[in-house]
Parts: sequence; C-alpha cells; structure tokens
Amino acid sequence: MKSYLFTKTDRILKRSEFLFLSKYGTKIHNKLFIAVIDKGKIDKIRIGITVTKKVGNAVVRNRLKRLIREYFRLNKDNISGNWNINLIVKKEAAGLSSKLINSSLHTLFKKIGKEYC
RNA sequence: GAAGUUGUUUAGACGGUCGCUUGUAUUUAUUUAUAAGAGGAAAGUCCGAACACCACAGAGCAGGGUGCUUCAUAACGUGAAGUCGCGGUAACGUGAAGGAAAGUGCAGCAGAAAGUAUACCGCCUUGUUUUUUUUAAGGUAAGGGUGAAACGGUGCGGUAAGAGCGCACCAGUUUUCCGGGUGACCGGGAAAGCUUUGUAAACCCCACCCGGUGCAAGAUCAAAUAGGGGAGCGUAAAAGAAUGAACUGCUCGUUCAGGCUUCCGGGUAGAUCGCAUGAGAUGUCUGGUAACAGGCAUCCUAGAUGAAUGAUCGUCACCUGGCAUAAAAUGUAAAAAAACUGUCAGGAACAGAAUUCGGCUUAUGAGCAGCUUUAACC
RNA sequence: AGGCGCGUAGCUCAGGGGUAGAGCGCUACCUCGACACGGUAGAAGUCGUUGGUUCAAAUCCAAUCGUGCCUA
Repeated sequence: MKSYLFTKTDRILKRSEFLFLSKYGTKIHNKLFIAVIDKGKIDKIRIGITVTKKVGNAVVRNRLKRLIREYFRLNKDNISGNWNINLIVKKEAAGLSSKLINSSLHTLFKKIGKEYC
C-alpha cells in the first residue's frame, strides 16, 4: 500500500535549515529548477521549496509550490534515501501547465537517482 | 442599429478520487468520524478609526493637514443633497471652489512700459526756419506694434489733439435696502468712486483639526550563555604575595575575594496568548429627497506562520475557429450567407487573507437596465 | 504586514518655476613617421508614465509604474 500523505514532517520549515543546505549542499540543475541536496539526520526525505519574487506575483508562486508538493505527495515512495532537498524554482517555470512541470521534475529526480542512490 | 453616458449584478455550476489547514468528538499516541475553509478588489498603502504600549498639570510656539453650504458618520482628505464656475449638441461629467482692497515676493524673452505707472512710433500746440526735413519745450493716451496678460466696453458730446472730461447703455467693485432660502446663494432696487492685472498647487493671513509609535504593538511561560544579588559548603594540598578591595595621611601589617552547590531576579532561542461575536451579516418594516439611522427576526461565516483552500477525471452551460450535413421555415429565377444540430480543437480576466473595520485609488472578464444624440426603414 | 527613499545623455550625477547642463564615454578633424596624451568641433534627452495648478512644469500637487533600503 502506498501512502499519499504529505505532512509537515516531510518538509523543511526552518530558515536555519535552509541556510545550512545552501552552505553545504550540492547543486543539480534543470531547465526549470535547481535542486540543493544534502544528507539528513532523520531516515526520511525532506523537501523545501524556494520561489523568489522574481518568478511572479503571489498567485503564480503559490501555484508552483502547490504543484511541486503535489508531485512529491504522489511520487514520494519512488525516491529512497535520507536526503534534504531544497528546490529553487527558476523564472521560466512561471505560467506553465502542471503536466510540463511534472515531467520536468521526473527527469530531475532520475538525474538525482543516478548520482546518489 | 451605431456612438455615448449613468447605474447595477455577477465572478461558471454539479459530482467522483487523492490530498492540505483549523475546530469539535472519539480513541489513544496520532487514528477515525464530522463541520468549515480567499476577494471585489484580499492589491496599492493614499486617508480615517478601533486596539496596544510610551509620553503627558494647563496653555502656547514650531511643524503638518483640511478649505463653497447643509447634512450623514465612531472618524475621515469619505459619502449624500444642493450652490456657483468650467467642459459637452445632449444624457451627464468635473472643480484643493476661503482671502490678492493685511503684508512680502515673482511675471524670462519680446515690448516704450509688467503695476509707483510710463511715453518708442504717432497726434496736437508753441519756438527756431521761406517751405519740406530736422530739432527744442510742452500737452496727450484715440491709433500702431510686443506679449499669456497693457489699467473698463460701445455710442454721442467735447477738444488744438485727446482723455470717464461729461452723458446714455452695458460689465464689474464696495456699501446698503427689500424679498426668497437653515445656508452657500438667488431675484429686484439705490448710492459712491469712476475701474482695482495675474499668481496663495509662492511665502503668507483667516477658520478648523492633529501627542508619538505601530500586532515585528504588547502580555505570559521559558532551554542556553555572560554578568548581578542572597544563602550554604570549602579555603585541605600545590603555587604565590604578583592582582583587586577594606582598615590608614603614607609605609609596614592584618583581613577578605578567585572554587563548588542552590535560590532569586532578568530575559535570548523557542512556545502560547493577542486571533476573530464584530461601529457583524442576511431578510423585512419605519423615518429621511438621499447618504444614513432605528426596530424585529434569523445566522455564526477562513485563521496560516518557508505561510492551508490544490491536483485530476466526468457531465452540463458560455465564447471563438475548423469540418460535416437530415428535416422544417423565410426568401429567390437560381445560389450564397446567417441560424439549428453533431463532432474536433482552443479559450475563460484581474488577482491570494496575515490584528480588525470604514473609505479612496488602481487592475480586470461577462451580463442587465435607464437615459441622450443620430442614420436608415416603416 | 508596517515604514522610508530614488527615477534627468551610453554611465555617474547637478539643476527645485522662464524652455537642458558637468565629468567620463562616442564621432569627425588637427597634432605625430605611427600610437597614446593633448587641442578644436559635433551628435546624443517625449527629464519613468498619466492627469491637474500656472501665461509657462524636469521643477509645484495628485495618482500610477519600476527600483532599492529598514523593522525578525
């Protein structure tokens, strides 16, 4: 049975953790995203999302965050390991449809899987 | 039908699956059930308040704001109804609309002269001269040109030429009388002086208003670290008389301090409250031209904090484009176009609560209604 | 969420009612055997946008659009 839950324990919430990631993590690029990865302490994948003001107004930014969270909720079990991942969204992702973003995330995580898992 | 103008409504609907946030109940260690979950602007942060803390005897100065009248309101720079001015053929729109006869400043260039008035060309008189031209003294502001703006306008009289110098009419100013209006103001009359430039969104004057900071306000709980205060234990050994403090004018000398435990106070990280029952919403009645106010009934309707309200599928509805065509109606010599139906593809604006309300401003899809102007047809 | 600034030549900035300026840069010519330096001349601006006040607005007022900073 797959669990499609996605609670706050699966997410990075504190500013200090974000700063730690940006200091010590390694970066992987894509057309639409930048992923910053580091090993975490808990045996779980934890995800933080960063969307800067450059991307768009509040509606666009919130929509991107929701789409990314939705992707992780559905595909969490396909990714193993205990990683802390910070996803930074680039300007080009604004206004794209959900299908495009999902496929882009899929290729990104294949890349991550090759290098780490 | 077209163009315009004003007001108003709405922000696709329903259902399935998987999720997110909060409340309640239940189990208990995080399950299960159930309820609720963005806007007309949530935006800009341009005003006004509530609320919290700080300051404060009272008054004034400085500084800032507002500025036709009456009303509404908790308050406002907001709203309603009017007045006057301006724009528009009209519907209607729009105005920071007190004071320039309190004072000061400014008005480039051009022009004679930019506010005390003055005199370039011109007009007229007198003197010199045979005459013209020129020139000197004086009187003028009709005419000319400049400028955004030139010191009332028109006509008649008058004069050497002219001039409110005089008169008539008109415009305007001040004072005053009568009538209407709560008032801004409107209508009518009389007198005076003959006429006063513009700018206060320049300083300023007058009237009225304003203490400051903002929920990152503020309150409570409270790890850690540094330092403070109290109490207790220890001051044994080693090292040292170097450091600080007290006693003393100074020196010698004597005493205390450095460590550990615990309590108090303080408040950082963090957590909780503030935090949603309110100048509340909906319906209805009454008063008022209206803004709005009051009565009654019903209802409880988001509360996050790297920040919840999403994704996907189906059905129906709307718009645009392509393709296909049965039947009926209108019309025609015939066709085409439009409409209907089916199917495919695409579209569906502006935009996301962050303490809460009242406004303003800006962005924006669609619909409905009233009114105005006008073409064509009947 | 709340508060405070700044938009002028390609760049950095003056100008705060009378019609647009400085430095660097750019272009042409002179100088030099040639380059640099130097000299002379020139071009380049809807003063962020839209309204209003005024005879006249980069300047005063209002709205708006960008952009930066502060309060953890």
